[in-house]
Amino acid sequence: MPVELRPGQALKLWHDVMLDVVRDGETDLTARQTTILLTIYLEPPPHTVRGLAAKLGVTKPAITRALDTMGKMGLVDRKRDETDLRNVIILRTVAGALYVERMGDMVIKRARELPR
Amino acid sequence: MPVELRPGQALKLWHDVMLDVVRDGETDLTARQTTILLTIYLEPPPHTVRGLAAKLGVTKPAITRALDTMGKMGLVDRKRDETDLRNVIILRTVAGALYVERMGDMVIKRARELPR
DNA sequence: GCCTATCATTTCGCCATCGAAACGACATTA
DNA sequence: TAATGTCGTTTCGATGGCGAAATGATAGGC
Repeated sequence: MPVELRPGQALKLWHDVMLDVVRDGETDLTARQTTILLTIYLEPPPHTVRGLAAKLGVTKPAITRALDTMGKMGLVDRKRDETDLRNVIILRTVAGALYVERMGDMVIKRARELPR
Repeated sequence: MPVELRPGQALKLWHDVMLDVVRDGETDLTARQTTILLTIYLEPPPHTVRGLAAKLGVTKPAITRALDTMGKMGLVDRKRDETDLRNVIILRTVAGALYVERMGDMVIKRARELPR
C-alpha cells in the first residue's frame, strides 16, 4: 500500500520540516541547492554538471555556482573525469552524507508526529 | 496508526517535491518564505510580524521583507489591527490559498508514487 | 592536423536577501 | 502629559544568487 497523505497532513508535514530547516539556521540552502544535494546522494553516480542541469531544468552556470557554494560548506566535492577530461564528476562527502541523513530524520520524525 | 516513512522514502519524498518546486520555476520562494506562507494558511489567525519572527526564530525585518515579496506576488495581504494600530495583521489571499493547495497536491502525489 | 562540438567555468550587470541599527507611530504607565 | 515600551518598517553595507554571454580546455569528425 502506497504512502497516502490527506491534504492537511501533506501540508503540515511540509510546513513542519521547513520550520525545522529554518530554525536550524546552520546551512541555508536554496531549493535548487537542496535538490542538487539530494539528487547526488539518492541517485546512482556518476553525476555531472550537465546531467544535473538537464534534470533540474536550469542552466549549467547555475549548477556550477550551487556546487561552489556547497563545496565551500563541505557538502560535496568535485574531481575531473579521467576518461574524458572535459567532464567533472561530483562526489559525495562524509559531511554531506550526514547532512542528508539528518534531513531524512527530520522528515521521518515530523511524519510520525502527524495527526492521523 | 501514524504516518511511518523509511529513510529512503522520506528522502525521496523530499527530493521529489523539491524537484517539482524547482522545475516549476514560477514562484521562487525561499525556505523562510515557504514556512511563513504555510504558517499563515495552516495555523489559526491572527498572524503578526512579531509572532512569525518568534516562531521562526528570525528577526522582524526578515519577516517584513518576506511579506513584502510575497505581497507583490499576491500570496498574502496585510492590514492594520484596528484595536491596536501598532500591529499589522497578515491576511490570506485567494492566490495564496491556491498556491498552498497546489503545494499540498504535489506532496500527496509524490508520496503516493513512493516505492513501498 | 583542422574544425567543430561539447563541457564546465568565469564574467558581467542586476536584483534579492541578510543582520544590525535607527526610526516613526502608537500604547501604556505614572 | 511626559517618559518608557512595543510594533513594524526602513536604512545601511555586505553577501550571494540569477540569466546571458564569453572563455578555456578537451574530444571527436573528417
